[in-house]
Amino acid sequence: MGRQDGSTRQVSAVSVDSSSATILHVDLDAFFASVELLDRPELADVPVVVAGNSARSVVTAANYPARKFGVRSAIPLGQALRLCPHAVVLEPHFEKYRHYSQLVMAIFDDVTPTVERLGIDEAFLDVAGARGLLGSPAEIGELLRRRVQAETRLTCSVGAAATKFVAKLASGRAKPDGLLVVPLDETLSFLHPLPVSALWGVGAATEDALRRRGLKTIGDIAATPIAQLRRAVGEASGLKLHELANGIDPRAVTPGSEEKSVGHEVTFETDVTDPEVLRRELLRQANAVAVRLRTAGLVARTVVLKLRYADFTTITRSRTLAESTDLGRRIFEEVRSIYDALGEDAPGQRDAVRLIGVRAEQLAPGGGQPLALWDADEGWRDAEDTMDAVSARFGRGVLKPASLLHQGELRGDPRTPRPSRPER
DNA sequence: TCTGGGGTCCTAGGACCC
DNA sequence: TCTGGGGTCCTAGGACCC
Repeated sequence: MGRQDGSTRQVSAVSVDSSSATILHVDLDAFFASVELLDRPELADVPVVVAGNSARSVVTAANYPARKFGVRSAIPLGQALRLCPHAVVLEPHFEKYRHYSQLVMAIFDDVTPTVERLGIDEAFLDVAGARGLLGSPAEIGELLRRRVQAETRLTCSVGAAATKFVAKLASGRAKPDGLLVVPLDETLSFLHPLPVSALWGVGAATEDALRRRGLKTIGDIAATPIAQLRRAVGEASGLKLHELANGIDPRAVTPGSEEKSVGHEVTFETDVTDPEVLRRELLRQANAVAVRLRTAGLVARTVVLKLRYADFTTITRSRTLAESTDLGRRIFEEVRSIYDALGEDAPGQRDAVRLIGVRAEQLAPGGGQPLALWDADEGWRDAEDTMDAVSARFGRGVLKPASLLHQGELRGDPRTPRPSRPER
């Protein structure tokens, strides 16, 4: 989602020589809010905020009329409503967003095989190889924008440049509903006046550290010796910042990449002190993580417990297993034992938990073949622990590979075919 | 009406090995 | 026998991004 306001001008760039700008960054405009507005066109010119309805919700997305009031993603909903009391608040529908994301990504895939997704609503495209067939990068960018609009009624913005980083900045500058080309020989004049916060990897903390040393613009960074930057922000970031500020960004557009971790976490509406409630939530999350591992055909070797207390201090405790697992029962055992052992090094903080989460790391392909269980009441479901499930249901159980269940291939009663039960 | 949920990457210290 | 240095794994925390 774009974080810029709506005041930037649209740029007609097809007249510019874009032959050197073969990397496109495409970013849907105010994505979640725009999808919601497809069903509520009467709200198009009204401030709209997408947020959950919990007291602790934050803004997930805001349309451009709402941004004029200073409403931004990730601010607390209460704060958003103080800034803009008449904003309409809509609840998110992530299934719909995934659907529209797939439609848009399919358009990208249609134009070039070299598409790198960035979350749900952005992608990089390397169009160097598509130039002969489809025209200049700027023409391809306009083609993409036309197709996205025609096929989804959503608008997007496109940046074209010689590198990923500059292409991403360019799409941000083009928002909303625009296209901006930064030819190779204009890269530095484009970059150098921008604030350091525009650099990838510079958030509030790094911006502070740089500002304290008098570094305010990307041009300032470009002119600072690497050793000095490293002292300010660390070994790796120092080098990275210096390169980006000088227009150097050798990263290629790489389609697909393996997941490194899988996790779930939840912030309670009110802080929880009852250990039983926490254990139940851990069990639920451990199972959810395990189902995702099995669906992806992965096993995990490290499990992480995350806790955030009422005062917002956050701790993580991890354990590396002797043998990788994709079983919820095993993950639960481990996080529960970590949780039970916590008292010793965090005395007095055991009460009032605000957030609890489970994550699985050190993922590798593999895993056994877990089974799906036919349950007379619930239909096909994941048989987490096959032996227990079978013995508990002996005589009634019907087993199939659970991968079929996860892929949605199992339907109905295996003995007396009938429509599957309605989803709850 | 204080601060979501999904992630990635980096740093730093200690253990351990050579 | 008072003490090096490189490499890797593990753990905890934090910054950052969408």
